[in-house]
Amino acid sequence: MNESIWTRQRAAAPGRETLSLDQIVQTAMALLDEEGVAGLSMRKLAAKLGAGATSLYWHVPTKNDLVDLLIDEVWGEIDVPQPELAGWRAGALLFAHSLRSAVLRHPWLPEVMYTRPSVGPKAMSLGARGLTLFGAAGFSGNEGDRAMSCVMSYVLGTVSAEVASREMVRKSGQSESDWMDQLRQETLAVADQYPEMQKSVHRRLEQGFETNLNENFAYGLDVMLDGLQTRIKQ
Amino acid sequence: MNESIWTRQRAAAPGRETLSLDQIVQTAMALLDEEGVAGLSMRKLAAKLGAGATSLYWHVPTKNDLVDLLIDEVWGEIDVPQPELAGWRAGALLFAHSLRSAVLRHPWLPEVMYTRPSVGPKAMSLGARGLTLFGAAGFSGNEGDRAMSCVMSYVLGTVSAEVASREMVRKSGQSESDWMDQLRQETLAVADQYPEMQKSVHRRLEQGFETNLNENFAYGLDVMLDGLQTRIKQ
DNA sequence: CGACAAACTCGAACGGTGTGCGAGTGGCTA
DNA sequence: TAGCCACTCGCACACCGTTCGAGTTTGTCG
Repeated sequence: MNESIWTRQRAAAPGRETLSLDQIVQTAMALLDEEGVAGLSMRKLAAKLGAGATSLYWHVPTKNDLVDLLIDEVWGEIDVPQPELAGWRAGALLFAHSLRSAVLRHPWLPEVMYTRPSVGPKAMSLGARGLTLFGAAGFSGNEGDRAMSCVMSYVLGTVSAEVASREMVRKSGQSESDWMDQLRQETLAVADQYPEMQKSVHRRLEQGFETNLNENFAYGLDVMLDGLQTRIKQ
Repeated sequence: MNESIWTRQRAAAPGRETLSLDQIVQTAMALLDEEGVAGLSMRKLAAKLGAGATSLYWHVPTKNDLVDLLIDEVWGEIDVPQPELAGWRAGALLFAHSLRSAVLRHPWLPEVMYTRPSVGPKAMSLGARGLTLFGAAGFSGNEGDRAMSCVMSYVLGTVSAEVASREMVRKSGQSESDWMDQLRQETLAVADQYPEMQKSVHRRLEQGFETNLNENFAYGLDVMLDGLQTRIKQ
């Protein structure tokens, strides 16, 4: 197996001032957070660093590898409380909310997450801390893997959809309420033969954008944790 | 509001044989299923249709709109049983499995799904049928929306990750077991300070690729449905 | 029949993309 | 002073989505 992005190390920089991988990752993160996936190009990134585009390729083999680094960076932002500090359920709740807010901070994640494997060191650390938490709750071995992975899948699934709808209104350049008015009309135009959907859209609009997203997330999370609770063997 | 992809209709074709939207959608779907998102370009698609690249633009305003059409097509493939035929739980199970296998048939979905809003007619129909199912189970109004959406989020989250790992091995060109051997080594190289993760990876490898994915999916789905069951008001 | 509009097709071109190549440059060590 | 290594970067290639405007076929109306 060749050196991978995770293990490779370039020799220490000499006296001269040069680009560094850290610097590249940090700037790319900023660019991505501001402009989204479409806004990250090697040329733009290099320009923001005051460098030539192809200079980046000395530090990073490929744009995809750079993205892998950025994804791993996000995994590093996520809290998993130690089980002694909160109960397992409070811990899982905290973990889930931390995961959600990390994704909301980096809304480009869902777009790339499912394209690349997550085997970086920070993903590993996250996994280990998660397994410890669920392990302490009584999920051991396979059960621990499954318990953690179903919570993560739920959170990532929900928040990916959440990000999509948030990005929708952001890109429209309208206010939330203007955009929701427009959505209502568009939906009704398509869904006029589905009264169920009309009512559903109407309900969501009545509740308010933010409230609906929050409660939606909390509801499913609670459901999942309830389901897990009954599976704990004392 | 302008005519959208969903509502626009071009006048009927004259006697001459021409490209049709149906034909385009169908061919694009095949291309996407075979080669993934990266393999779908307007030029390639046109070539496969024996047409000039820019001819497509008479039928479709933009590549993004074409993708919207394709996504909606997938939503149309999903079964939601009528509640009278199975109980709600069997119905939800069937719905979830149907959703999973549709995504597995179209593994490019997760990559694009979260980029575009899903407001096409087939998405609407799916939503309506889902709400009927969960409605019959006793989830009405807001509860129905939430119940359905948390099941969908779980399924899409899980299966998106599943697709990512399946694509990984497919692209590596190795057999599943060869690839898993390699994964083990890579993981261990990164995770040597996380014994929890080492054991977890080891467990997953022991179980076999397919089995692990299936059981993982089933486990979380069962957890979620258990949690929902306790919320049904009689 | 001829004229005209509508329904399509499509080649050329624009401004972008990721990246390979090979020449160049600065600093350290011997 | 010579030479090597770390690093930068302009050029070029093969793609991409999309615009433009000119071209061709068809049906319709006078």
